[in-house]
Amino acid sequence: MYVTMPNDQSSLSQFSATRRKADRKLARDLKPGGYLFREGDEARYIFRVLSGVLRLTRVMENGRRQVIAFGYPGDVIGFPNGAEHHTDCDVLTPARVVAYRRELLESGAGDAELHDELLTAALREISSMQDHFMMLGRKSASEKLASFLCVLADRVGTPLGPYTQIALPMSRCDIADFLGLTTETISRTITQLRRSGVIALESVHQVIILKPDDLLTLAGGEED
Amino acid sequence: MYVTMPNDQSSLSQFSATRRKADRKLARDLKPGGYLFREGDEARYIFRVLSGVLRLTRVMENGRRQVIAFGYPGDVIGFPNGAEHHTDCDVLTPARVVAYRRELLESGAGDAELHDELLTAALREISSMQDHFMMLGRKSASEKLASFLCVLADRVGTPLGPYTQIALPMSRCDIADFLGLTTETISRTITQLRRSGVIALESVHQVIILKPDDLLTLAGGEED
DNA sequence: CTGTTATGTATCAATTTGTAACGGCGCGGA
DNA sequence: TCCGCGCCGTTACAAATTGATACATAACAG
Repeated sequence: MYVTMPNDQSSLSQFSATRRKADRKLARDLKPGGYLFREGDEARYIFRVLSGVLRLTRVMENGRRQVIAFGYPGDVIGFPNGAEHHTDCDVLTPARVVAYRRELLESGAGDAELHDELLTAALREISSMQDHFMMLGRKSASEKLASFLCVLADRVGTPLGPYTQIALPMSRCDIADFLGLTTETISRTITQLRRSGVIALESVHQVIILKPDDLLTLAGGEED
Repeated sequence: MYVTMPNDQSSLSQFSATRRKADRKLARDLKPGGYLFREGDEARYIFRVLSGVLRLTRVMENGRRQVIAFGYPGDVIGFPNGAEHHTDCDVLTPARVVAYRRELLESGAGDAELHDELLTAALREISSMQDHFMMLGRKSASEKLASFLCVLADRVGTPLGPYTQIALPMSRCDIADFLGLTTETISRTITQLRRSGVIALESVHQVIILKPDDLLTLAGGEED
């Protein structure tokens, strides 16, 4: 059974209260194992995650897969480039999203506030993707995993302290494909972190941070 | 001496003719070795490259560097997220850019057409960064380099045929930091491509494609 | 309960990196 | 002008990291 992320609403503060209220009626519920869109689907909507976790992936013809991002509450997913989606968006946990017509981003379509929120989300997306470049290109396996855990904690709004718990709704393979590693390396590295007492596993999908400072150190510095 | 990219105007077609004419008066000339902005600078403008090549980098506190992107004619650089730039933008070749106030993207500020062009550029940027994720996370050194050459050729509008020449205005180190490799690996891989007769070097910064089909094969498939 | 999938572990192989050395080229100063 | 210096690029070899393979174990669904 999937574990629900704590503090699912933490990142929604960037959206106005009236927006959140209006969205509630338009919200769409998604089941784990389902999907929001697939590569090649017509990109008619942009989605905002209200709760739950989604996964955005791209697959090469030879089968190699790259997880582009995980969609957490507050994230906006499905920015269009051309007529079709170029990624798959799958549902990892029970989730709820709001769908906005792409015209709301492209022309405003009468709702200036929402237009602005979607635009800001797109710019934030660019910035966070730049962070991820550093992760993929210039960090070792252990740095990647440590960074990943830190980013996840930050993303769900959980302060990094001793005994902080972090849910991992995604599989080891998802983590590997997100970090540009193999599942074996993920396993190995998690074991290293466990043996060195930096983390413990409550369950396979629930990590306990034992030494937050060590984890941050292992994560390697951010941009200077 | 830097080599000028062929077909510098190739990608400008996505911007309207009237725009290009208006921009000419606002254009700013840049010298190699100079820069457009640095991390921490206030992000007041968004830039569009008219000619020349720029380099967008992010540096970690431990000195590790990631080249986020190379800015070629038609590219838009400096999308803001928050008040400050989070990257350095340096000038690789004599270049010309136009600066737009960030309000033009954020509110339109009266110019709907430009607003739309900048927004489209942002969405295109997200998509191309997703491509690059695949490159960084799931391709081998030789695949990365082959892909890089193909993308460069495509970017400047040069069709990939026998004896096609591609200018490399950036250093080996820049290429390495872009692809998540080391300069030595870049050198070694270029040598491999040369020895196998796929490419030749007109000069250090000028590649000749001898076997375009082999290069495309080596580049590995795109997303399926 | 049982077949199936996911995860962990160990071993070995492959790729990539690190280190060092060398040559070439441009630049500035003597 | 010539020389020396430093940066860039290349190469060879050793070392480290990561990947591949195989298998055991655990979790899960029917």
